[in-house]
Amino acid sequence: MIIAAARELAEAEGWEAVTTRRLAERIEYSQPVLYSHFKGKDAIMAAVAVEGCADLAADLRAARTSAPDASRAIAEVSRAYSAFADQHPALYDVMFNQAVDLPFATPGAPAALHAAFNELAEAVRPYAGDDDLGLLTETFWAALHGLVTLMRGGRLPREAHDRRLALLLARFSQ
Amino acid sequence: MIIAAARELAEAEGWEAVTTRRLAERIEYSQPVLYSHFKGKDAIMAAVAVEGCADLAADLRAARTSAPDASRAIAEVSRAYSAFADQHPALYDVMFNQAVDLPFATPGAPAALHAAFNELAEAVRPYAGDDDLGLLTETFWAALHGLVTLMRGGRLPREAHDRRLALLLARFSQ
DNA sequence: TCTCCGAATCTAGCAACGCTAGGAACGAGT
DNA sequence: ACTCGTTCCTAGCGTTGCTAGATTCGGAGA
Repeated sequence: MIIAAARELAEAEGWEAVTTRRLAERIEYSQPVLYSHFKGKDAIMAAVAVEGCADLAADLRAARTSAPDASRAIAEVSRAYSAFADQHPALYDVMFNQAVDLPFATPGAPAALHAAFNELAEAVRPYAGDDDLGLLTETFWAALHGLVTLMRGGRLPREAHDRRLALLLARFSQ
Repeated sequence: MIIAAARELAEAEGWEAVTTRRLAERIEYSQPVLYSHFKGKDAIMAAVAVEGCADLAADLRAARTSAPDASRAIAEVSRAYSAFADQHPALYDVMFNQAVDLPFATPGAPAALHAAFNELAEAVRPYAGDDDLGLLTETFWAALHGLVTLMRGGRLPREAHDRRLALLLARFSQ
């Protein structure tokens, strides 16, 4: 319930609006109750991030499995990734931008995170050739991540996003 | 002087340690003096970011002009970019990660920013082919940015960075 | 039925944050 | 000598994440 409230508040007004006081008010408890369920604000954000990973994984899977061929699959997965970041900026932020202490590139990482990564990997697989699939997927993921974060931070013009994505896909799924 | 102090403090202890009080103490003035020179903390951070852009541009230029051919140039520029992010994490953060209100993808952007982008563009140019150089450079930049930010956030294992970079270069400078 | 204990919750407060209002000190110009 | 504008500081506002101590309340044992 705390997680759901935090997520709603963050998606509606951004993480800077998610204060422990507002969150407590939202769940109709007092502030210290939050600290009896979570170690601190960071832990709450981490929990929201894990939820977000599951959602992202589901989106990516839907995009991949409904594509008719490998070329469309990687394109649709990329589009779905961008769309997720675009439609849930606060969620994306806490998942991949902000510093929350979640184990990531280790076996201890949350299952939802592995699931999302695996969807990317499956989309990339047909184009891996002799390259290491894991590393190539990481690289492709990083490129997607760079595109969406720079765009959201105002560092890249929004209107050319599709064309940049096309260039990336051309280089990665030639 | 304020800018230099802010940069030192940020590079030494990260931006969360840069408070207006500590900054005032560092420059041996009182807090309100900061606000007579800058509109607020964000403006100070933006000024530091502009300084950082100039430094980055210089690093990239040195890397590019000292390379013997196009292939080595783009590789060295990428390496220099990674190294800059690695050696000046706080600086990199305020330049490309945190939300400071600097004009970016517009004519009004600081000259240093254009300079840094142009260095990337010159390195990418030999591989642009029929593609739009600006868009391709943006895409390549985004990929670099994604790699370094995900790595610094602990989302990608550090030790494989060189191999990921090699994969990226293989795809962008085939 | 009465008493006690532990869990859950609240009120109140701490230190630190960004930022600002109001006044004191000081040099330049008349 | 007097005024004025600049420069600076003290003090304080509202907010933040987080915590200590008191309080309430339900179930178990005598």
